[in-house]
Amino acid sequence: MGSISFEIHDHSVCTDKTMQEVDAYCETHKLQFTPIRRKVLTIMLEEHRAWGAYEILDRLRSEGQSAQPPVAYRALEFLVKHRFAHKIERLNAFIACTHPGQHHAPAFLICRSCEKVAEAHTEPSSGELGAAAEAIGFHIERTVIEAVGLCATCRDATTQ
Amino acid sequence: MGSISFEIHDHSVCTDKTMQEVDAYCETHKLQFTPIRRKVLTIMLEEHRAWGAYEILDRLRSEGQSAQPPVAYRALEFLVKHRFAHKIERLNAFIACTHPGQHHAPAFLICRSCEKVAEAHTEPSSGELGAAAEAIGFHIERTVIEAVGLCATCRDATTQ
DNA sequence: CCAGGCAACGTTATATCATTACATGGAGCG
DNA sequence: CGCTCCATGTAATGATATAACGTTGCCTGG
Ligand SMILES: [Zn+2]
Ligand SMILES: [Zn+2]
Ligand SMILES: [Zn+2]
Ligand SMILES: [Zn+2]
Repeated sequence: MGSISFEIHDHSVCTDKTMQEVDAYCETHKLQFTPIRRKVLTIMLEEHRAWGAYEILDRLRSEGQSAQPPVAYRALEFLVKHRFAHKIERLNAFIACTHPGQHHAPAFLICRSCEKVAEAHTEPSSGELGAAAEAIGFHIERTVIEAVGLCATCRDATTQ
Repeated sequence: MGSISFEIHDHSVCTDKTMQEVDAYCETHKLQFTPIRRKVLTIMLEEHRAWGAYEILDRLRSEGQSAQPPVAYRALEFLVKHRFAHKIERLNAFIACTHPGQHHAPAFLICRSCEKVAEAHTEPSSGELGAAAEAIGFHIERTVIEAVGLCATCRDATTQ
């Protein structure tokens, strides 16, 4: 559960833990966690929110990295493919995964006010969507589950 | 439930029923169901699939309608706003609603082979997403629930 | 050593999706 | 009529994403 995303917390723990897990996963699976890929993930780990590809690109540039669009998109493709990051379809943007390497079906809670995003997990075959699919023999391969709304903090702020 | 989307059926019934319901809804709610809006919905009703804005635009042009991008996007904005159509975020494309006017939270089953799309309904507050939201006091305003996979017909075709 | 294969990266150009901004026109109304 | 409102026409631009092709660096079989 990603409730931590909306709360004040020691975020360096999130960052360090993720990088360690990704490092270990790449070691185990013989994946090349190259400097560019590492840099992109590091940028995305700065905050629990979704990052546009061109926003990442700007960051790469500002850090001296040569950066045409494919540079960012290729790094993101790698990160998404191996589940170190996810694409938020609603936002056309990308977010670092909070459970890197684990094969999972993520669901997201997106606060439209503070823009923070929490990652939860689902069991695609269960629930209403799974039931609807089963009823008609539809085979689910990938799910997009995203909720937009207000986090507790932002809701409290607006109702006062 | 939208299982009918993947089956052979008398599709003129879908089209006629939808147009009647939209007509009635607009009458009741004093909405202007203008020729362009009607034309766009008619195009989308041709098939149970998602249509790109520029695809609709091309169709409008081929039918003699002047058509710059805002023409299509404005009609789509109207249709989506009043729940006569939905946007499929995964595809950056739009689909005619099968329950026009009813206030509902749609979910979609998208066949990656035949590209047909079925619309099901969910109760956002229920299920895993609703539980995750409730657990952290997140207030859901809108949900994006989409599944990509293979419909029964396409799956049967590939396993033979 | 060195040729060949391969994966990542550099770079240009282009494709695809969406919006801003401003002008025009017609319906309703005092 | 003069006004407002809403829909539409149109040009320009912005935002997101990919195609295509060349280069580099590493590994490996010969
Ligand atoms: Zn954190
Ligand atoms: Zn918030
Ligand atoms: Zn039909
Ligand atoms: Zn199919």
